[in-house]
Formats: sequence, C-alpha cells, structure tokens
Amino acid sequence: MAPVASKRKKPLSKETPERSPAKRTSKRTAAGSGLTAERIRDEALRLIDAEGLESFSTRRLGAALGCEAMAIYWYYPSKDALLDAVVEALVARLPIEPSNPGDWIDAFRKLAHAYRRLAHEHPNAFPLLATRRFATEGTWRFLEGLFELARRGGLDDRQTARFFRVVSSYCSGVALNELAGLKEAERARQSPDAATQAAAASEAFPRLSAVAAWLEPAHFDDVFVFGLEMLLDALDRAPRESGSSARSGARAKR
Amino acid sequence: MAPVASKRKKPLSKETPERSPAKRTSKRTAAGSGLTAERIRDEALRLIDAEGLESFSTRRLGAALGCEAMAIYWYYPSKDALLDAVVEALVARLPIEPSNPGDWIDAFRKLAHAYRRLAHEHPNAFPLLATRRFATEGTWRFLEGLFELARRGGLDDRQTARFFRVVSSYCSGVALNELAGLKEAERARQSPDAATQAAAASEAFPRLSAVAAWLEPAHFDDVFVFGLEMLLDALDRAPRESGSSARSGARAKR
DNA sequence: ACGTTCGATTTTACAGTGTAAAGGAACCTC
DNA sequence: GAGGTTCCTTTACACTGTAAAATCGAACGT
Repeated sequence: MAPVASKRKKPLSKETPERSPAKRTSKRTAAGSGLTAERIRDEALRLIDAEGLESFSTRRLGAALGCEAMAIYWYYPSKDALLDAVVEALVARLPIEPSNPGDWIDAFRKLAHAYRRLAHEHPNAFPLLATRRFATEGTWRFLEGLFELARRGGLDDRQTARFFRVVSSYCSGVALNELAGLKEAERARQSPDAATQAAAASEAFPRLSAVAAWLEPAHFDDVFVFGLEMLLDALDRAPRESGSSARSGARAKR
Repeated sequence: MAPVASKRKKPLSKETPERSPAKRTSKRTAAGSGLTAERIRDEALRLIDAEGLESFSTRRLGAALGCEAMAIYWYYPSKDALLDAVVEALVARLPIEPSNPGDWIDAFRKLAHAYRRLAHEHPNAFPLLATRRFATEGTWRFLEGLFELARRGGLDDRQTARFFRVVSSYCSGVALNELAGLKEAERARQSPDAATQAAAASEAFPRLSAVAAWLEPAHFDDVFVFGLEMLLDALDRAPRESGSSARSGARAKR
C-alpha cells in the first residue's frame, strides 16, 4: 500500500494550513468540473458495490468521475480517509428512532435489522464497516442518538456500553459470516469441481455435512432473528436482575 | 491486487498436471534450500504479526525467507491461497476438548475464549479469520470435531448450526471491535491533537463521552464474558424449551 | 558417461497501485 | 494589471501480484 510502511507519520502537523474545502467559502465551487467531496464519496461507494472492494482504486475512481486520480486528493488526504467517509455515509443511513417511543429494546432491534440490511445492500463495502472504527463526526452523532435513547430507557452508562457492544458485535459477526458464506456459495456455483469436493467432504466429515444444510444462506434470516431475540430477551432481563431501574414494557417473542 | 480484476477464472482445469509438491515423492526435498510450504506459511504469519497485514507482500516474505518472491508460487498458487493456509494454521490451534467431557456448553465457552485469545495474540492476522470462509481441510476437521461434540451433547443438526453461528458470530464481532478499538487507542496515543478532539467530542456528544469510558479496552474482558455467558445461558435453556433432549448438567454462572 | 527429464528457483517483465511534488489554469481581491 | 487562492493535471517513484521464460542441480534411462 504505502511506499514505505515503516512508521506512519502523518505529516499534517500544526503548520499545515488545512488544505481542503471544508465547508469554507463555497462561492466558486460550481464552476469547476462539478467535483465535490460528496460526489466522490458516493461514486466510490457505487464503484465498490459494482466491482468489489479489492479492485477499487483511486485511478478507477478518477476514471468514473471523469478526472485524474490525483484530483481526489484535494478533497481527501488519502484513500483511507475516503473510505472512512464511505463508512460514515453508510452509517448515516441507520435509523435510531424506535417505532414505540421509549422502547429502547425495540430501537436496538430495529437498528440490528437495519445494520444487517446494510450488509445485504452493500456486501462489498460492508467489511469496511466491521473493520474500521467509527472515526468521523457522523458516526459519533449516530452513537450519541443511540445512547441518549438508552438513557431515556433507564439504562446507566455501563449497561449502555455493554448492550451496545454485545448487540453490535453480534450483528457485525453475523453479517460478516453471511457475506463470507454468500461469497463462497457463488464461488462454488461457478466452480466445476464443487460437487466432487462436497462429496469428498461429506464422506470425511459426516457431522459437518449434516449440519451444513442448516448453515446455508436460506436459513440466515432464521438464525439471525433467533440469536438477536435471544440477546434482546436476556438484555431486557439483565437490568432488573442487577437491581437497576425499571423499563417501560413491551417484549416481542414468547 | 490482480492485474485485471474483471473475472476470476481459475485456470486450474482438469488438464493441469498438478504442479506442487503435495506430499508426493518427497525423496529429494531436503537438499533444496529448506523451503517448504509449512516454513513459508509460518514465516508469513510471523511477518504479518510483526509488521502488519497491509505491508505484508510476497517480496518481503521472500526476503525474510532468503529467496525470491516467485519461489513462493511453487508452493502456493497465489498470495490468497497462502493466506488461506495461514488462516488454517491459526484455526488449528483452537481446542475442542471440554474440561468436563460431555459438557458442550463448556466446550463452546472454552472455544470462545480461545478464539478471542487468538485475536489478542495475532491482532494483525485475525481479520483474515473473520473475513475469510473456512475453506481448507483443517478448518473442516475442526468443525467436524465441534459438531460431533454437540451431537453427543444431544443437540440436533439445526440447533447445532444455530448455536455455532450465534456464538461464533458474537466472538468474531467482539474480537474485531476490540482490535479496532485498540488500533484507535494507539493512534490516539501518538497523535498530538487527541486531547483536543476528545474535548470537542465531549462537549458536542455528552452521552457518547460518558458511555465511552465503559467502552475502553480496560473493560473488554468484562463485556466479553458478560455477553458470552448471557448467550451460553440462553443457549443452555433453549433446547429444553423446544422440547429437545436433556443434557448432562453443569452451569457456570447464576 | 551422457543427454534428458524433472523439480525448484531465479530473472525478467508487465500492468497496476497509492501518493509526493510539481505545474498549470482559472478565478478573486487588491 | 499583480498576486494569491482554488482546483485539477502531469510526472515520477517506490511498490505490488504474478505470468512467462530462463536457469541450474539432481535423478534417471540408456
């Protein structure tokens, strides 16, 4: 990636006069070639969706935008920063409002489903979400909204942190597993020796091949909801058991 | 990555006479330069651990092994295949035996902890595990052992699949979150404007900054065990409720 | 003993990568 | 006009994965 990967020294010390059009003096932005940070970011997401994360490059993005690759570097300091922006744009689509106001369990549920939907809609871009830390203002705003909702639900800071970590970890994990499974299914579909390999595995690993049927993409929905409701159920119960504050009711399953 | 990323056509059709020393006629293997598939894979893992996944390249690996980069391609058809082998080597270290034989809950617990330990010991290599599908024989053997254990515990195929997905998803998710958090913490440590940024966030996002204390690496252990025991507890309860077979006892918490 | 084959490695080459460092061209302010 | 700021292109460099060919030593058939 980087020419020399020894030590990442960001040269953006305090001396650099902030090169980038960060909302400042947007008088003469329209006369250029229509290039904006947003357009670049949107096109980047479109390209990643269309052609995959691996083959996404600044030069290809430039070609898609009708400019040279280096033009991007006026709007983003690095490809990494651009990908951060893409992550932010994706996160910004997550809803925080619960259907039943005050029901934070339902908010978490809706959020979990939306998160997973994101993985389905942007399978190539999703690994970015799971791998990168939320590092931009938009993602912070998102978390702020979620945590505020949890507070209004009566959760203290510690519980909020735990619930968030547990649910978000579960969702990332499920989604990544799904994507890996889908990718493998596609690979198997166009490979000629798929049947051979599967047959061999079936003989050598009987338990694996028996269980494998239930690990198929067809059951992803089931498994996801099963684990999620289990988690939410336990989370709903946990605060009461540790003698914390009460919640407004509403439980979904069973 | 690939020169042309259009369509991945594996040219390994049935005609190719299997170029690679796959355990065949290892008569005169010792006189070479001591290069073996295992040594290459181990050195690859060592390099990834030491210098990061991003800066890992076939040429650097060659230099570390004392050979040219292309020598690797006699043992592995591509860098991707080599990384698959690294994943397999890591998975091979996971234990499947429960301390209390027959207690599959405990087996899942031990496995979960081992999985997370793997993430801590190989933070740079771990994302490979989470992103790639288990695609080699060693990983299949691992799953076979785990599923056999679940069967002896009285779980049917469907339950086994669900439990495996739920627990493994949770573990991947937690571990990835941790790694992202650790990386960010390190970045913040050597960045001069960390305090500034944190202060700004603290004002703009009061809930976030209050909860953030509980999201610190210091509490990773707590959160992980909290969620894991919650899951195992629920999983332990689930089969009985759906009228399945009984288990041999032993519950850990509460 | 001698070519031939085969296994293992190096050499060379190519298309593509991220991005630093300039250079330009258009505009804004004085 | 002169000078500065903003946006974009050009050029260049160090590096990537890997196809293809060349190389080189050991083993083998004769």
